Amino acid sequence: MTKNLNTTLSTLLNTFELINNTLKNHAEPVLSGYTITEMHCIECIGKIENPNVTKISQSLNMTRGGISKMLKKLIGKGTVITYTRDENKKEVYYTLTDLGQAVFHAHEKIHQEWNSKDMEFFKQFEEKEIKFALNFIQKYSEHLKKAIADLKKE
Amino acid sequence: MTKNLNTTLSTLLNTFELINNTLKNHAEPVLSGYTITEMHCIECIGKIENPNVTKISQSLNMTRGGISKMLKKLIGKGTVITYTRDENKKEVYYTLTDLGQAVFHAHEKIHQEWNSKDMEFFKQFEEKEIKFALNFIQKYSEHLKKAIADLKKE
DNA sequence: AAGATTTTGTTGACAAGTAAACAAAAGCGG
DNA sequence: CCGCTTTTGTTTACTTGTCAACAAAATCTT
Repeated sequence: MTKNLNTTLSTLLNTFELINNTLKNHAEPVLSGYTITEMHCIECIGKIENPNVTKISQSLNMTRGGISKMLKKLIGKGTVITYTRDENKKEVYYTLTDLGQAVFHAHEKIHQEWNSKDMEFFKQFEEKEIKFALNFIQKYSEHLKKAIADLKKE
Repeated sequence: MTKNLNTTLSTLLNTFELINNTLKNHAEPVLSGYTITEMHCIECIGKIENPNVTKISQSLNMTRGGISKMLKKLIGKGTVITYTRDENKKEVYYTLTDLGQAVFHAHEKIHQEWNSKDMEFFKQFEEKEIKFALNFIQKYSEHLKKAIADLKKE
């Protein structure tokens, strides 16, 4: 029983990995021209307040160097532009251009489509069941995060 | 409610991504010298019958080219060796050396440690609940795989 | 058996991201 | 205010893995 549980969880993990890889390599079909990471970056800039390289890198779990390079490309594509604030002459902030906004919303739309596909799937369960699953997954997620944090300490 | 569900699932997905990245970059702490992908490859060779580049690449969702290069490295490290069979002069098969076997078992051990950590976590739930979660996650995993397959077709 | 097609493994050019070193600016303690 | 430390962003060298082209072997068709 417990063995089955681990197998199942590992199946799910593999599925997620497959999804990540698929999205990473095939890019968003609707929004060709942007990689999945660039999309995440655009999403980040659209949602975070005064986003800079450091904040974005933390949010996407990437290095500052990696973000720095990506943003350079996005500037080249005309998706984002930089701005500064008088309070700080060192930090560089980013904001979406009109094109960036368009990409952002197109991405949101894709998200919603995925969500509605998921909703279709969830219909087979009762409200109470979904509530339980929600709680279970949330807790398991926290458990994993703790385990990973412990791993990093070692 | 449904909104919460999607948020929760996306949290889980992010956690898995975090785990993958963490493992990929920090490698297995116990088995330094091998990346997580190399470990998967070793695991694969230890479990599959007559493993060759093609089979391994399918199992790890990677390209043949990538596997080919990785195996070259593993040969260099003395972890695996090749063999052929009279039936087929084209295919090249791989097997673990004694060192490879040692790495394989060390990895298995790490797996078990993770599992026992998980078991500790699962104790808070009842048998019936776990059974339901098992079924839910399994079904959701299948649902996602289908969605990804559809995406690839487009 | 011979020719055409597919499968298999390898390679080179490329893309994405890391780690580490660095300069400039900001923050802090006396 | 001045020196020391930290933060921030960039760049360089490197690693990992993809894609696409290729040769050799295997398989299929007739």
